[in-house]
Amino acid sequence: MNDEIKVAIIEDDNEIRQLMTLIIDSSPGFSCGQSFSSCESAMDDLQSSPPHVVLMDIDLPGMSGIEGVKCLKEKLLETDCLMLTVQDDDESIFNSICVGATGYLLKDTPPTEILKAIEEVHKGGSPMTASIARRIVSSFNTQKESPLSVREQEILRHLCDGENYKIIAEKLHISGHTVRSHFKNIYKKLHVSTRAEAVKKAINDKLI
Amino acid sequence: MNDEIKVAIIEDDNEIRQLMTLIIDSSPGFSCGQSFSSCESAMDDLQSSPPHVVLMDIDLPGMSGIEGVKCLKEKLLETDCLMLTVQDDDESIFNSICVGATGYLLKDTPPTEILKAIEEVHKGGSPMTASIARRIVSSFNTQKESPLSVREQEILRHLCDGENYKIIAEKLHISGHTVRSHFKNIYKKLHVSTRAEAVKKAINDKLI
DNA sequence: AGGACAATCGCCCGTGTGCGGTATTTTTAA
DNA sequence: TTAAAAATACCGCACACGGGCGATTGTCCT
Repeated sequence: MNDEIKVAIIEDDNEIRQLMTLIIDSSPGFSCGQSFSSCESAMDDLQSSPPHVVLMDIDLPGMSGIEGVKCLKEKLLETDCLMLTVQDDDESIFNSICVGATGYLLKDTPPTEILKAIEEVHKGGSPMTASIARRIVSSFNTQKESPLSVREQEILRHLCDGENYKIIAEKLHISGHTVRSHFKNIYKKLHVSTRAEAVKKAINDKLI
Repeated sequence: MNDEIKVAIIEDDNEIRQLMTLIIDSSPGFSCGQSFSSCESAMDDLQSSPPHVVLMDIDLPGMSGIEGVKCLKEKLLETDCLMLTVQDDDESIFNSICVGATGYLLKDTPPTEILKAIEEVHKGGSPMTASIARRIVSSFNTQKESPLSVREQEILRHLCDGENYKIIAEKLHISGHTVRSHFKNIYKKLHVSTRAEAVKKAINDKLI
């Protein structure tokens, strides 16, 4: 059987693309059968012969690498996309992983590290640089103290479940009037005026 | 000056705790000045003498490691918390990073890897095992096609902003009745019956 | 040619909701 | 200890909302 990891590369810089192709092909366990200078030119080929891993640049002529990943993942669920780019802004990073990229490397990564990353992504990991990992992890950290009291947060949780005054009142063993009062205070504190806005704010600010 | 990384460990298993303390202390560049068998017993000490990195178990007597991280980060913003645990369920992982953990290792990680992780977390990274990295990255991936039509998604976005029928109708140049029809269809497709639930579902399922 | 679905518009009905107040008790903080 | 905030409770009003049911015009797929 063939254990080689089939890699494809999409990169508009001829030098880099050819160099990476060479490095991959000359490394045991890897083969780079497909290389393209744009997403548009890659789509058909990749779909008819899916690689295991796609190395994707972001700044490309025509369709961006991020759009490219999005298109690709709609067709090839099994193929892992590993971004390899100079862009290290939050927007590029988060957009990439949101559309389905499973790893994110910067172009200053040494070739041996890139090969290791290809292997890792193929084994089910998500290789990325240390600072990018930190930024992703930090995006989960929501250690902001809520402006709401404990009771109000409790009410808010029920509010988010779409329960009406009566139901909430019954569940919390208080009167509907009280629930309404809490709602008013919550609205004031969150600077909103409807349930929908309150839910949105609650979820986005991770108050629940 | 002293470049040593000051490490603290909170771990209820005496053997593991002593072993890790020994390993850390005997490694150049590291020192383990503080070790505790519970979060409660650690808090005062850690606050009066903050370490650079805390190795935190999750399954502890009394306060869990996750609660421990939460408490700790409220006081010590600068201290990095690195989870070291047997728990590899999604809930433990995501709760940990949500309360402020910056790394997540499993207990079968070899000691040399743990030391490397301590170093990495101290340098601003977020070390974790490959499969955990993948799970975190995957949680961003929202490549599910919406059951809603384009128009309905547009309506939904306005719905999430808490706009009422009239406002939405005006903005989209359609009648309020039409907006209501769309609402009904959206509710049916999302299996909800109120705006609040619709907003919640929309955000959680990243339909907007 | 026919079915499925999207987008548009319409009506009735009951009630949940938001907004304006006021007020008491308990808990927390200064 | 005293003031502030939180939690509790109540009233009335206008209308926005959700449920039910129906209709017309397109498009798309088969």
